[in-house]
Amino acid sequence: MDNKEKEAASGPETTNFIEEIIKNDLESGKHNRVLTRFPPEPNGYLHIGHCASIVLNFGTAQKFGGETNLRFDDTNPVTEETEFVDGIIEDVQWLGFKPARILYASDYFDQLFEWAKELIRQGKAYVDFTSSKEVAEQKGTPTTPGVANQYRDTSPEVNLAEFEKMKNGEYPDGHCTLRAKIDLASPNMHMRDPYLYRIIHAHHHRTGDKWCIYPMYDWAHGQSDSIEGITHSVCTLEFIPHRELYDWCIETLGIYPSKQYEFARVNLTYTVMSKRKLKQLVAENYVDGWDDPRMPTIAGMRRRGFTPASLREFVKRAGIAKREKINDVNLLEYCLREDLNKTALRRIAVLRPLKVVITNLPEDQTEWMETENNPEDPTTGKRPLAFTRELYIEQDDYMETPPAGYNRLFPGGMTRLKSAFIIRCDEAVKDAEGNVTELHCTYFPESRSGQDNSGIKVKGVIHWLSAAHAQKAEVRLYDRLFQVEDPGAEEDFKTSINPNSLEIIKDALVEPALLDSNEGDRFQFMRIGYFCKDKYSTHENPVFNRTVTLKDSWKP
RNA sequence: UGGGUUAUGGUGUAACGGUAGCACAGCAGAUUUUGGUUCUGUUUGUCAGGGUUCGAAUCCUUGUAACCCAACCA
Repeated sequence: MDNKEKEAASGPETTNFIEEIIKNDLESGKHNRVLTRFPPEPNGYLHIGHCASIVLNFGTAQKFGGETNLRFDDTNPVTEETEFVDGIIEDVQWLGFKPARILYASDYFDQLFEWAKELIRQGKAYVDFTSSKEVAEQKGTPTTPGVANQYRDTSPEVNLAEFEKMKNGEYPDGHCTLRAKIDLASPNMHMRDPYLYRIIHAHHHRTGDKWCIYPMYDWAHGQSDSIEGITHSVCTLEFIPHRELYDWCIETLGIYPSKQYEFARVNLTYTVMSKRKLKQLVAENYVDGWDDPRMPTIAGMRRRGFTPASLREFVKRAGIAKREKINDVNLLEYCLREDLNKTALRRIAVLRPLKVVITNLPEDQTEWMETENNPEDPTTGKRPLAFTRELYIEQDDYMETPPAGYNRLFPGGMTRLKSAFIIRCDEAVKDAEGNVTELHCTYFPESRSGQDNSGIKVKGVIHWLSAAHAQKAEVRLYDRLFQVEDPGAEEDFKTSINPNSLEIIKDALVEPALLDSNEGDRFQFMRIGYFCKDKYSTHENPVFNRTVTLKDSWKP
């Protein structure tokens, strides 16, 4: 099979510099296996940016026959919670990936503590009682070297004893820290005697009250990778300056040399991705929680109606590289529609109903029609539709004075009702204010869908519902949460929030088949968009979230 | 103004000294009982200057711009 056939079979073959590195490592014999890890901190929910990291780590390992650990970077007990651990595990699985192991950095606290003592014995770490403010000053600036303080030359024996006291809870929070003794003049600020341990008397979600000292990221991450035998440790660009320290810890300890590689995080237009900002949106009630359908969180997108496949495809197409970027949300929506078009069952909903009376159809007559559940997938079969004297159509599908090219109903105009008959609009009934309240139309019995011998040609096709059969439903129309492409770049991102990001339609009408659906079920409402049944649905009041509109190329 | 990283159409991403390609978006058309889908066609690009070379997005050089680093966060 040549390249072209391969592409036709499984989509475009994506490759990136990380895969390139792995491929070379395998070919050169540097590694004979691939083990990656996805290392979230359990202090918030995962978002589409994490999705890129998940797909990169799990997908790439899979591609090379390797595996991936899910490891929680839980070294800061004051911000981390089990609620987030559970949410993250659920999100990873929902995306379609299975961790080889579920691990925690806190699993390694004992080992990390031993290694810290090892460092002290080597004279490469010391307990520092200087205040954080003073330490910051002593570190100097990027252009001026730092200066040592009196604790830098404390003997290993004393340091060992003090470190033990720290661990035993003899000092209050912030009283002292353990610092690596590296290079106060390094141009890399992270090498100027970085903090290794701090005192935090707080309950940890896994280790409880066992510890009152907790390792910093730099002391925990690389060693955790090493302990697990991670071959390729992939993280985002901002960790590039940490790499030197990552390597220093591993080399100094003489342990398995995991290697760190960095890629640019995925950003999306018209949304924010920083955990801090997302948290703020939730805390200040701009949205309905972490899983609000407008949030770029995995939970939010799931509730909105996104499919795991569409998210994976988006990340694949967005690509992996080393430059900062903002991906066009259009690409995400393209991937979504592509998947949903193939899989979502078609249903009829009328969001803003306009009554139509078929004047030449007797009240007691019901014509049964048949319509496809999904024209893209004939195996989904067909379903019946009742055609009766009183119908509802979309208000948008009638215009008193239509512009050129308008294909739908207008006085004297003819249109086909999808899967049913062609009708002609004879009269628009108006109320005292002049609003159109109902349409009187004539149907043409010979134009029955599938066996049309009426000879009438119409361009427009609209959706409709039998008034006697339609059911009430609530429909929530979501739009982008922000009005500018890069709200994160604004002085205050909240000023660019879209005030119309949610419109609730309480009295939409839907076909009866929709009442049997379950939470999370996805549908295409014909000619409108894709919708997903929301968690707030009850049998009496089903709620549907608009996932994304259909593309609409109609221009007057 | 110390160190690090990055510059390819509107957006994102390929091209590894040899025809600047792909996707999304845009535009135009065909098909269509969803103004959807599908299918055609098409506009737009190598950060700038100099150099090496038969040939440079790619190598050298000088600039420019953007981002990251001075948390007891990760």
